[in-house]
Amino acid sequence: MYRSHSCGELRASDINTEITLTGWVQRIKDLGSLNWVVIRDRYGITQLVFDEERSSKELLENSKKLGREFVIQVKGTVIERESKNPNMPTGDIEILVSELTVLNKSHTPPFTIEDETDGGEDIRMKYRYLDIRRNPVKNSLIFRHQVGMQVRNYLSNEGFIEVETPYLIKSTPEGARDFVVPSRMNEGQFYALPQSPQTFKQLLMVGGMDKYFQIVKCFRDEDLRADRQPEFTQIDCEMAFVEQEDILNIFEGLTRHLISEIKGINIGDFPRMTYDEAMQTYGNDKPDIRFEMKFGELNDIAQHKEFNVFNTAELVVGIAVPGGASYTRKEIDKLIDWVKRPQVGALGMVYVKCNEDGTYKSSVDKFYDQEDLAKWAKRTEAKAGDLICVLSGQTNKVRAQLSALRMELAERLGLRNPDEFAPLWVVDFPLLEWDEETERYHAMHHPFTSPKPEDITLLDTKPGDVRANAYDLVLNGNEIGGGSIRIHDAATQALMLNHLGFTPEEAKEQFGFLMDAFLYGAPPHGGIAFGFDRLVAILGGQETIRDFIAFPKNNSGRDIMIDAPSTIDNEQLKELNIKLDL
RNA sequence: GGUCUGGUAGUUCAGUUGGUUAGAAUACCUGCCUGUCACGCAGGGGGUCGCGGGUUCGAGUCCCGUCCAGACCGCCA
Repeated sequence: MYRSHSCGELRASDINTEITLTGWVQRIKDLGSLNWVVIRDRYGITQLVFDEERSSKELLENSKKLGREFVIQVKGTVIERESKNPNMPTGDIEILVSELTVLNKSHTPPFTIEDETDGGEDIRMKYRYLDIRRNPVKNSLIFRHQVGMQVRNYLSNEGFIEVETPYLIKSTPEGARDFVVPSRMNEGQFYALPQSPQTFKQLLMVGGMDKYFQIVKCFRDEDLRADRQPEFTQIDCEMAFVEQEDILNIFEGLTRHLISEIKGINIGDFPRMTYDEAMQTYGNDKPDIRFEMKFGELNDIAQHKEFNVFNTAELVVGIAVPGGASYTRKEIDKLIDWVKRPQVGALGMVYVKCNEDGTYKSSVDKFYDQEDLAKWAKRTEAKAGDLICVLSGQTNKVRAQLSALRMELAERLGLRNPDEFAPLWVVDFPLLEWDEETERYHAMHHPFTSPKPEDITLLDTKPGDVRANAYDLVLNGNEIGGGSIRIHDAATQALMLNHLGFTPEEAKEQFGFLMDAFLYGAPPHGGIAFGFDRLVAILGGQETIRDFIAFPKNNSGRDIMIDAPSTIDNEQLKELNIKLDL
C-alpha cells in the first residue's frame, strides 16, 4: 500500500496516528537543524517536519536533498503543530517523519506550481501535465466532471439513453470543413470526423430510441478562438414525438438544474425572444441581457434634416451608455477610433451627451435641435448623464457594429458580471441565409431543419423570409445550445435539399441513407446540442474554454506538448496510397 | 486570407532620443537561522535580446523579410 491517507484529509483529530503519505514536494523550508517539507496531491497539502532531535540526523540530511516536485513517500506520526496555520485545512497538524522514500526525482519545473504561477500560456501548455498540478486547472477539470455528472443525472432521470455514434463517418460539403481520415483498406477513399452526430441521432429516432443523448467529441476544421477548439464536446440530444415547446421545456429544465446544482442559483422561466426581435433590439442573435443598452432605431426622427450621412443610410440606430455624458472629448474620440478599427468597421460615430440639466450636446448640433435630440434620447431610453452613440449605414453591418460597441462598453463598465446568469431562448430563426460567396442560399442551422409549416409557401417566392422551427439557448451573450425540429419525411427533405442547390443525384449520394430511413416510419422528432466546453466555462465564470480542457490546442490548432500535427513517414503514406504535393 | 499586440535570464517583465559592462522580480545554487508557511538574512551562477538581412561609426532599440505566440475579423451547416 503506497498511502494510508491523502494530503488533504489529516486533522487535529488524527494526532498520534501512524500514517503513510505520498505526494509531490511543493515547498522546502530548511532552517538548518530543522526542515519542513510541504507535499501535495490532488486532495491538498500537508506539512512534514524533520529535525535532529525527534528524527534522525540522517533523515534530516536526506530531507534536505529533496527538490521541488520530487515524488516521495513518507511514514510517520501525525503531531500537533507548535505554530498552526489557520489558512490551510491541514494547518493544525504536521507529520513527524520516521521513513522517507524518494519514489522519483524531478527536474526543476520551468514555472512555479502555484495558484498564481509565474508561467505564461505558452510554457504552461508545453508542460500541461505540470499545469494540471496547479489548483486552478485541476479544479476546472473537476468542475467539468461535476457538470458532466449533473447532465447525465438529469437526462438519465428524464429517461434519456446515452448512445455512442461513430467517429469515422462520411464527408459532406455542407457546413464547416471536415477533418478527413484516409482509409487504408479502401484505396483513395476517406472518412470524415463528425462535425456533430446529427444524422446518426436522427437515425436513432427512426430506430425508436425516442430520448437520446451523448456527451460527445465533435470536430470542425475551422480557425480557433478563445472559446473555439477544433475538437470540442457537445451534449447532443434528440427526442421523438415532440414539438418545439417540449424541447424548450426539457432543456430549460436541464439548464436550470445545472445552474441550481452547480451554482446554487435558482432561475425562473427563461425569457424568449424571436430572432428578428433580437437583431432589432441587440443587433445580435445571442444578446447578453444582463444589462440594458437596447438599440433605438432613429430613422424616422433623424432623416428629416440636411445631414446626408443619416439621410442616405439604410439604418440609423443608437444606444445609451450609462454615465457616458462625463466622458471627455479625448475619451469619446478614442471610442470613435475603436468603432473605426477594421474589426468593427464603422465609418464614424455620432454622439449626444445628455447633460444633467436636461439639455443635449451633440456632435451634430449643426443639423439637429434640442427637440430632435430629446426624441433620440427617448427612443434609446437615455437618461440625464448618459451618452448616446449613434451609428448608421447598411442594416446588417450597422447592427453588428453597434452590437460590438455595446458589448465592449458593457465590458468596460463592468456590466458583464460572471456571477450573474441571464439565460434566453432565441426562437424563429430564418431557415435560409444568403451566401454572397457562392451566391446561393445556405441552411442557417443545417439542411435537416424543418421550416415553419405556415411559411413553407414562401420557399419559392421569398426564401429568405421562411422561418424555421429552430432555437438557440443563449447564456450571458454566449450561444450555449442550438437545435431544431427536424424534417421527418423524405419528400420534404428532398424539397429542402433541392432549395439548397443539390441535384436529386447529389442529394441521394450525400443523404440517401437518411431519406431512405424516412421511408420506413420516421417519427416526428427534434433536438438540441449544447457546447459543453463553453457551458462549463461560463458556469465557471470564465470566457476562455482552454482551462476546462485537459489538453487544448493552441491558436493555430497545434498541440504544443506532443507537437501535433506532424508529418508521417513515407511507409505510412505509401500504405495509404497518398502522394504529397507540397 | 486579413487586422492588431507581443517575442530580452529557467519564468514573468522593464530597457528613455540608436551610445559605457543589458536590468528587476521570481525561480535555481551555496551559507546562516528550532516554528516556517509569499519566512528572513548574506552571497553566487544564469543572456545567440526569436531568426535572417539592411541602415549606421555604433542596433535589444530604426527599416525589410521570416518564424512563433495571443486577441479579433472572415470562417465556424
